[in-house]
Amino acid sequence: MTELVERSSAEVIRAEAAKLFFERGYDATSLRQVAAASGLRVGSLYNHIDSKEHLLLQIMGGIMDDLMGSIRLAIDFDGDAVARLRAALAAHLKFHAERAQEVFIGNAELRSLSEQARDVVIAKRHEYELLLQDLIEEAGRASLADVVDARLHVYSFVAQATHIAGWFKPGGRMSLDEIVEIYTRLALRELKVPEA
Amino acid sequence: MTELVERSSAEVIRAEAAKLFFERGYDATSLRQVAAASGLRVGSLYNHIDSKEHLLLQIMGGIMDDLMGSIRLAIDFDGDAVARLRAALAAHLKFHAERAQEVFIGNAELRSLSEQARDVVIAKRHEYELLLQDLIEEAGRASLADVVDARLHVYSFVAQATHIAGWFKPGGRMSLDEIVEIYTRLALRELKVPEA
DNA sequence: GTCTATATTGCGATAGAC
DNA sequence: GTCTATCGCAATATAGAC
Repeated sequence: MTELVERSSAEVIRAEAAKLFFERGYDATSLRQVAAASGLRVGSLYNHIDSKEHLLLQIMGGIMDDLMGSIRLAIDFDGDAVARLRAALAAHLKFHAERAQEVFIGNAELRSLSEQARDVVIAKRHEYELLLQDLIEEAGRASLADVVDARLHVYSFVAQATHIAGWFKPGGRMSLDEIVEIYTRLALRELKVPEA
Repeated sequence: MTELVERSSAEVIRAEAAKLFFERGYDATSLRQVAAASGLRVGSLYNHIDSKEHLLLQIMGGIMDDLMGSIRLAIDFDGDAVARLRAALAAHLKFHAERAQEVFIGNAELRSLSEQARDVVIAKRHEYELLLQDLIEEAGRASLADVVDARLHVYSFVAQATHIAGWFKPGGRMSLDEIVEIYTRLALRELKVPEA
């Protein structure tokens, strides 16, 4: 059964803007193009957004909130440190691939935000990285992982997922599940966690 | 002894433009700003560049050529596959950190190029990735490495170096050499190469 | 090579009618 | 909420004097 869900204008605008920002970049995208893609004229946009920059901030803040929620959910079970880390990595990688466009914007367009708006996004990002770092350190303390430097391990995991967001497209050489499986293995190898 | 080397206007313009493109993005940087940073007025720029886009292409093409040259040089010695891979990784990581700004531009501003200019850069990038891939496969054939998927290993190495280019600044928590050493170790762990 | 001046275009944002 | 019209500004690129 197909449900027809009415999306609010604000939702449509955010989705179309994200698509355009991904394809052409924030600065290279005009609000006239966003309006056209949303079935509106440029003047009407301002009934739904405060400014072009605020629109970008909503997109970037939203994706970080969703990412954080997705990982928190994934690790919310009883299990040892490695089991939870493995679950976090899988969710982390899957999220970055599935929502590649918004993730890419979140990384490429940080410079396009004013300093205060950028600080909001960076704070969310830092919170997320600490969550991963805790899992790594926990695995290290339990002697389940050989931690070289927790912070750099986090960076490595973030780097891999971010990179995937730049090239992943459904229907490629590998399925999403295969990619997630392989990258999770590589990540755990970096920690010298014995393969299952 | 300090040598005063006269740089050509074209060189100054490229260097200043790279700095500005890194800080603010290509689209957000005006040629007036590039001119001012180069000690010129905007009209005079056109005695040295064809167009703003061509200036970007020169920067992006140049960094790829330099990267390729640097890695070719690093692996040009007699040694087994792992020794050469290790040398390639160290050069790869060091280059990305030392020339972080241009590397960052090379990744963030691909979208800002026209399709034909983009193809030029992508071809160079592909050639570079094949070079790394060959080293990995060679190590695998020699049973010196446990290769999961050569292409994804390359992506993983590229991802790590690219990510470093986004945050590395001299004078941070770790020296460049320490960072290179750790990341090289992590990379070789992904291939299950025994640590030296 | 440098400069000033300008042509042309498109931008974000707003005003005000409906 | 939608629209049309427009303001004020800044962009790339060019022309032509020196």
